[in-house]
Amino acid sequence: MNAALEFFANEGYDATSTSKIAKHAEVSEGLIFRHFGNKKGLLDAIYMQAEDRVKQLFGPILFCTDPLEVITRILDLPASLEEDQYDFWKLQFKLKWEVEYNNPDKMKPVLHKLSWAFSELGYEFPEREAKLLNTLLEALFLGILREGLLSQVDNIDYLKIKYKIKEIPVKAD
Amino acid sequence: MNAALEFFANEGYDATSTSKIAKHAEVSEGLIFRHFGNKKGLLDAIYMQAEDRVKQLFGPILFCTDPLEVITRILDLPASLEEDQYDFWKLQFKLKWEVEYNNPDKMKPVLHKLSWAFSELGYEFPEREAKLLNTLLEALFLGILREGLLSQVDNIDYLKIKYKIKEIPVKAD
DNA sequence: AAATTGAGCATGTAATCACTCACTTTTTTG
DNA sequence: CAAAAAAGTGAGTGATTACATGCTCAATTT
Repeated sequence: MNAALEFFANEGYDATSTSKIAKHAEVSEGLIFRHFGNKKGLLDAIYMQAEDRVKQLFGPILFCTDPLEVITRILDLPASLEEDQYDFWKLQFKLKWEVEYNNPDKMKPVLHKLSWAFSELGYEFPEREAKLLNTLLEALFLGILREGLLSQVDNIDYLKIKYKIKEIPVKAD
Repeated sequence: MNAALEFFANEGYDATSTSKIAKHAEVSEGLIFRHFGNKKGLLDAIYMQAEDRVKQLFGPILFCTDPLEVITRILDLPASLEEDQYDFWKLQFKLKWEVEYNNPDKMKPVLHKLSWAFSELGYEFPEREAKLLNTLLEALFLGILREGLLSQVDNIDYLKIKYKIKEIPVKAD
């Protein structure tokens, strides 16, 4: 599964042959089919980890009682991704194009929590603000996965200023 | 090229065989290789249209002299996409994962114009605001291409309110 | 009228694909 | 410890792949 993930994420599912995966994992090709039935079964097995990983990432935030901390921690998430997890998330984002693997509901609890946070903070349109930030969050993830963490630090910093998490620096840009 | 675009965008480059393209285009398979050399040549020929299309989309905005109009028109872009162009942009976004086809510089003129607009409007950090909106813009495009126009109208509307383009509605959500 | 071109075709081919199957080895368990 | 179950193997298989070859034919150009 690790070998498959690496190839699926970086070269694409269709461009990766099962023999390549087997060689890289140092097992026989037949073993893949014994365990996962077929090639798609292997992909699905990897995809299934997504739910757990999302919970692992966002879970702690759902218990925050301080609305400003919720937003801070959400904004810190993209940068907190370990590089050894990039492949996994890359694959998830690539798969989003297939209806079968695109599940916006996965973010619903986060959306709800954000909505609550903005409401607590007295925003006029908390739900709208939540959805907007959620949309933006996805773009931040994408940016980091494609172009590295550095490409998004200023966006994240600026967002923290806008949400009054960070002090406005003395000198403007 | 049209047949190829349709398949490349919806089923993926690697999942699309040249024979399939030829059949759908009602030409012989050999013709593809006469014209484009190899399969990748066909992909490149499609990709090359991107520069033109980007210019076509963003070009007029670069000549706007009213900063608020610049922002308005930028925000209206994602929704202005004709559905028959979806495939093309889908493919572009999918290709962005490959370094070879990921060219952030394409948006530079837009970024510069946005920066100017926010500066004119007296924003404290016009460049940061421009980059943030640009990042967000990509997410809006992605959302529409994957989940349809409806999935993003409220984000766009809300952005217009935030940028003081649209009146704040009487009733909050 | 001869020569050249480019669009188009049918057929062929070596390589690769996902997947199968008969088999052996390792682990679990009563 | 033996039987059963699970893990693992690797040489196949037919189908499909990108691409090559040699050809026709109508429209231009010389």
